[in-house]
Parts: sequence; C-alpha cells; structure tokens
Amino acid sequence: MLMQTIRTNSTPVLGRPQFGTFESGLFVSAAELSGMSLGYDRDEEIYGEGEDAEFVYKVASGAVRTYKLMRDGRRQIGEFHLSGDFFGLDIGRRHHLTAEAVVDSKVLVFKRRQVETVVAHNLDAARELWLMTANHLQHAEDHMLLLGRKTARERLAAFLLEMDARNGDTGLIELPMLRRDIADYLGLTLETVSRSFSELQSEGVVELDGARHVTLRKRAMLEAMGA
Amino acid sequence: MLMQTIRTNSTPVLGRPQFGTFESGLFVSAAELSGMSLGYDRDEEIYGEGEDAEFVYKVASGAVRTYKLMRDGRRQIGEFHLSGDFFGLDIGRRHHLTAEAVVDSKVLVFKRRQVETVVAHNLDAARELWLMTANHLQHAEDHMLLLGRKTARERLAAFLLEMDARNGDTGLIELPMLRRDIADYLGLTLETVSRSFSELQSEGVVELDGARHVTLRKRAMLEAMGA
DNA sequence: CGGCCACTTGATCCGACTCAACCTGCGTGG
DNA sequence: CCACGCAGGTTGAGTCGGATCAAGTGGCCG
Repeated sequence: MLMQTIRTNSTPVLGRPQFGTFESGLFVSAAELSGMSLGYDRDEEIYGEGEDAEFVYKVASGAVRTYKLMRDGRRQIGEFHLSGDFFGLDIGRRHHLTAEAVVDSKVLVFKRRQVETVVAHNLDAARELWLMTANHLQHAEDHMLLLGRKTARERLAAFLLEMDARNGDTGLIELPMLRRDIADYLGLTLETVSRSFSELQSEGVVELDGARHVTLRKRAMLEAMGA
Repeated sequence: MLMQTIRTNSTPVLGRPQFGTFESGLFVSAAELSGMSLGYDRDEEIYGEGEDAEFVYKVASGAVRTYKLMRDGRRQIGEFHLSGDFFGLDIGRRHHLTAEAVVDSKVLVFKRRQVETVVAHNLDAARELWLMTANHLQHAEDHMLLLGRKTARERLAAFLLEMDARNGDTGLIELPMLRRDIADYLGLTLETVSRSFSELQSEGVVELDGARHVTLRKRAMLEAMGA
C-alpha cells in the first residue's frame, strides 16, 4: 500500500547519477521533489553508521540491507529493503545504521534538506513520512519478538512468509540475499539457517531449487510456526 | 529534551478519570490538547494488542511495559516507559503491542482523534510526533542488535547502562521491574538474569542492595561489554 | 573445463535453558 | 510483636539448541 513501485523518466546508469522526476509513493503531494538515480554494486556501501545523513533513499531495483555492526564483527541486519521501499530516513544529523546493496541495485536519492523543506510546509507529506517511520517501527517490534523468543525454525518460517508477502503471496520466492545475510537478519549462524532450510524441505514444507529459489508447499505449517 | 515531566492541575484518582490541562512535552504548540489522568495498579493492562487504538498515553509516574505475546506464553517486552515517556502512538486503528503497568502508575490519556486533529493542522506537533516515533524506532534498532547478537552479560550490562542513563547517569539505579520483566526485555530467562547479576557483582562491576537497588561501580567495564 | 564461492552436512562444544531446591525479606494476622 | 506464608530471588545440576570447527559438495563464471 505504501510501497508502490516508482516510475521515473530517467534511465539510471550504474555509478552515473542522472536526475529523474519523482511522482508517486512518498510525497504524492510534493511533485516538486526530484530524486537522483544511483547504481550500487553488490556489497557496496550506500552510507555508514554515524555518517552525516545527507540523503533519503528509495530502492528502484535490487535489494538493500541496513544493519548494525559490533567492533568484533557481529552483525545484526534490521531490515531488507526491496524495490519500492524507502530507507535512510533516520532522525537527527547522522545515520544510525549502515546501508549496503545486497545485489547490484538502483536507488533513488533525495536531498534531505529538500525533504525537510517539503515536510515543513506540507502536512500530507509530513504524515506520509511519519507513517513510513511508524511502519519501520512496527516491523522492528515484530522482529524483536522473533530475535528474542523464537526458535531457529520459527525464525526461518517467519522470514519466508515475510519474503513471500512482499512478493504478493505467490508462494514462489526468489531470494536476493545469501545465507549469511539471512543468518544476520534472523540472529542465527549461516549453518543453522542452512540446516533449517534442509529440515523444512525434508518435511515437505518448502521446496528448494538451488539456494535462492524457494517454493512454499505447506503455507499453513509455516504460518503455525512463524506466528 | 523531548521527555520533560508534565504538570497537570488535576488530582489523579485511581480508576476515577479527571480532566487536566496539558501544557508541555508533546504539543508544546498545541495547548488546546487536554489529557485525562488515570491510575493503574501493578500488572494492570492499559491496552491490549489488537484493541482499538482510541488513546495516546504519557507516563506521569510509575512504569509501563509494552510487549508482544505468543500463544504459548513467550513474551518479548519491546520497551519500558518511564515517567515522561509517551506510548501507544501506534499507527493504524489498532495497537500492535500490549501495555501494562509495571508498578502502580499514573498515566495521562489523550483522545487519539484529538491528537490526529492537532497533527493535521499543526506542523510542529506533526514533527514532534514523528520524532517520537523515530526515537522509538532507534531504540528498537539498538535492541534488535542486543537480542540478535549479544551475550547474556552484554545484555544485562546494556540494560543497566540504559536504566542509568534514564536516571541522569547517577550510577544509582532503582529498578521498578522484576527479574521476569528484565528477562523478557532482554530475551533471556529470569535465572540467567539473576546469575548475570551475581557475576557482575562478584566481579565488583555492580553492587546489589536487594534485588532492585543497583549501584554501578565500574562503568567503563559495563560500557566495554554493553556496547 | 577448472576453480572458487556459496552452501550443505557432520561432529563436537558450550552458553543459556530447564527443572529443582533453597533462601530472603516483607506483609499480615494471630 | 513475632511467626508464618509466600512471592521473588538465588543457586545448583543436568540438558539441549544452536554455535563452532571442519570436511565435503555443487554450481556458476571465466
């Protein structure tokens, strides 16, 4: 609902920014906002935790992970941002997560100052921005339950249902991310993620065609676990 | 900054709502908003997950926990709300967490419709509301790292630093909540919380005077662990 | 066709959970 | 005013789920 696909009249070129008109999703009411299209290679950093929050972003294609890192390398991915999702709208002057491209991605970039100006004059835009933040919060609340209280199988079930829901509940999932990313999202190790996949498959709950393509076979079982 | 103590000219009576004037904190710019003061006994529910979100709340005294429950009783507390904190400002028609008083508490209650009206006309109020939601999100992001990646000791260290910070970094903490609440906040069992307290005490990092009163003795050590 | 990155699978380990006993402080009533 | 009851907390013993360490496998790209 909030996350519709955007359309621009620009042709994004990898690493070569071009300006495009921004016309839907956030700021329907603020057609004057224009976004720059940028390309990022797989694993390329978009912004770092603690950096100046100069821009706000929207995924045009590909996928982005936002995460926190501990000094010793432990990582927690807070959210995956897929096509149509906004990210980087942290409050304050600085980003408090790091953002990286999961696969080669195209991202629309908006000057933060411009966004602030629009929001300071346009109540609908302000409300939209608030709703997006609130949606992120709601996701985070669900994810805290997952991280604090769910078993490995339950976490993977919830993850697969989440990914499927983003793809229109087709039961056919093409995962853009590696096992390591899934593990860092679910608070597990990649071995445990892999084992849990194998378990679900041997139980006929899912079917794996390669590591990335997943077909949901018994949605009811997944829902019973993932909820 | 955002969370200053409120003052009302009402005398709150347990279970007996009275109207009071609301004059600071949220909606500095919206003096027309008035809040009702309500008393809640320890463990009393303020609102339930899925219930109609008719009100927005602010803790006047005491402490409130907001949490998610699984069918089998597993619980994840998302946040503790102490004096001055707002809670219950979920988007959408329904609350997506349950709120309960941790100890006997007084809470200011605002009609959601009233808040919506103010926000729809007042940009400063809208911004304030957005900032509060964003602050909750930031807290949730930190907490996801804790729940997904930290050890029991690290979780407790982070918790103590958080509680101390809310009390002005005095190093003297009076915990309003029980071990079970701390456990459900940190994604642990109460036994593990208790053991971790004992460990930190035997290392001279903290000093316990009863279960609720904690003195921080080696803040640097806590910070090294909790970060 | 070769090499390597991602993934799977196996064996062992360990931190936190479970189950259980015991302690302690506080409120209450005799 | 003391003793009892009990809720909350601590501590101990044993278990277990997921982490760690270690091989192996597979598929894709050059």
